[in-house]
Amino acid sequence: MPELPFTLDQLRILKAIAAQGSFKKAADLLYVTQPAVSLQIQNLEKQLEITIFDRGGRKALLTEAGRLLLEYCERILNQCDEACKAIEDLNSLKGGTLVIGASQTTGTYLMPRMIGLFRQKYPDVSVQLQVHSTRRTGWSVANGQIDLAIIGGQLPSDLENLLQVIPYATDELALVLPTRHPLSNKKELLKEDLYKLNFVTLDSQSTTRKVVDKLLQDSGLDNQRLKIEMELNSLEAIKNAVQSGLGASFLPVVSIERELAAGTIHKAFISDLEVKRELKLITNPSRYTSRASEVFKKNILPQFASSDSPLRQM
Amino acid sequence: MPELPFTLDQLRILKAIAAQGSFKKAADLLYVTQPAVSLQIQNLEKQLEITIFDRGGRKALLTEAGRLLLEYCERILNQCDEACKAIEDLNSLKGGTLVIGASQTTGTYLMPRMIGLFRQKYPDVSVQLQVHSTRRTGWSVANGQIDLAIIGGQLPSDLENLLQVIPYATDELALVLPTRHPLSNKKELLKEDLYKLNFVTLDSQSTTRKVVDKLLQDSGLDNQRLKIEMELNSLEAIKNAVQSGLGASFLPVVSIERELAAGTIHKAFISDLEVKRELKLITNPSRYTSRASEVFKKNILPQFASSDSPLRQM
DNA sequence: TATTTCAATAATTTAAATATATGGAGACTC
DNA sequence: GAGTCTCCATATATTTAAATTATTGAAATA
Repeated sequence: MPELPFTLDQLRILKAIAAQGSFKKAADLLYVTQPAVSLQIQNLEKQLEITIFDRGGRKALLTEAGRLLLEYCERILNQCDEACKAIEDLNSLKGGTLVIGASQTTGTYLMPRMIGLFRQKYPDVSVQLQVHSTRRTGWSVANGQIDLAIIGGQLPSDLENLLQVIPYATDELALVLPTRHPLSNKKELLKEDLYKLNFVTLDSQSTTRKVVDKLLQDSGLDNQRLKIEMELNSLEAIKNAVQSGLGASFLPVVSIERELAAGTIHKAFISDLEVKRELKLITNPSRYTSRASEVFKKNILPQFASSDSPLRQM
Repeated sequence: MPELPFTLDQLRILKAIAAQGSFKKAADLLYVTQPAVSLQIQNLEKQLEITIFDRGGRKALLTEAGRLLLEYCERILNQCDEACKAIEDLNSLKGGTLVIGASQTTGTYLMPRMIGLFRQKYPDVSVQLQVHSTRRTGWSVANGQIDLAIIGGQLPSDLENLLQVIPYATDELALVLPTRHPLSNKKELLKEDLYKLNFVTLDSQSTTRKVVDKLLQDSGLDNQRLKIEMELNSLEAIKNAVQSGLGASFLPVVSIERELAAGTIHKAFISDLEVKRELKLITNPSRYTSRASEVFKKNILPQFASSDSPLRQM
């Protein structure tokens, strides 16, 4: 790796002299003394083995080599200025990219609204949303590919204590039925009633599916006795299946707001069962936090967080 | 004028770390100690108010701001390298421009050959030939627009002692006649014979014309008695006029070599008159001398100089 | 000729960058 | 899981570089 034969300060001085036509004026412009200017130019000339200025005449004139160097000098200094501007923009959130991770559910129904709000406030920061499994999202946060993420499942334990996990909101997984289903008339169901239903579920790899299975099991139900009509890998597909009368399902309430309002799907109430999961914000405390990420966490997330989330207090 | 928030050394270090993925390896690469690298990056981060590297993981990873800065960093360092190369080329005569001044005569008949020789040796140095009057050429040398020049006339006295004037060669101004002219049969002419001729001359502003007039006058001739058939402003035009039998003229021998060889023009010999002028090299000793100019003066000019020129001894 | 201006030089001070030495945190080994 | 290794941060000391003040010399101005 070659030594650098000049410094930016020298180039700055060169430019100033060329512009002012005088060592002294350049010195005044740069708020240094004249000898400092003289010495720096002498060093520059020594190191490059060229003569840069013609000191003979009334004003300091550039030699051919000097003109050549000045050309590069201006380009280099311009690049430097540009770099500074770009960095400033990044600091003032006028640039940069925020990478957010999310699960299927939050990524589809929650994040778009949050991102919309963020982009409204900081239109110059581009936002990238990566929808992946809980596990993969966790790893991406761990190695810095994702700035922050909201997950609804359980992280592998090794990641759990590597990352900062903040409770963010409670996501109710509602039992939904076709509107014409016999049980949709009953005001309250009991968990025993679940055995009477045909279920349309997410595939067994899905985090949401695992969460639901675990919650049902924990509440004393026998998952083996639950009838699974079909497994689909998309919430939208399940919603359509339920609306078409193909079966029941546990779905995040955030995903069925529109359908409930339109009355095309029925949300049942089970008096002796609550299927809820914690949505959690995960970040990597041992990694650099971008300004955009900070702002998102401090200003945007709390507006969507449940009242008991620590995010509200921050 | 804004302060520069970083130095080239810092950028060099940044680049090295990014490439090596490690502070230590970067330090080794740059032949400095590891703390030096750490401190410089810390300074850089402080001054730009950003975090550049994520030191958490196994290897030092760039943050978003770091990546942004690196982009500019590489561009800036590339420009620096380019600048160095350009300067080196200039130093080793692989670039640059040599500006040569000349009068009509030398510019037309002498310089092309010299420049040809120079370009053969240094094909990467471009040469610019400026043909102007002696006076204008002198001023251009004085203020540095021309590196060196060869003139055949007399400089204004103020320029004379400002510039370095080196006798270069003697240029004979030969009396030329149409081949069918009655006097072209005589072996020798006397200056009295000039009164019998019709002359085709350069215009009276021309340096060569002035020189000839002065020499004739100094030799005792009465210029008023010389018949001037026409005045033209180009040597080539005069040559054609003479060849066409329109009259006689004094022309530099270098300009009629071809015609003499072809026998299309006659050079007369005047036994009691020598019309010769000194060609002089002029340079500006108080100005920067480019390497190209040096080489031209030391290596090219002597090959064309007369044996008694100081250039031969240099 | 005297005066002013500009750049170079010398000597000193100040500041900055580097090196040496050391400590702590995480990763790899056995 | 204790020991070792590696890597980066920090503290102090040293060296190096750059700036300042003061002075000189040269050229331009009056």
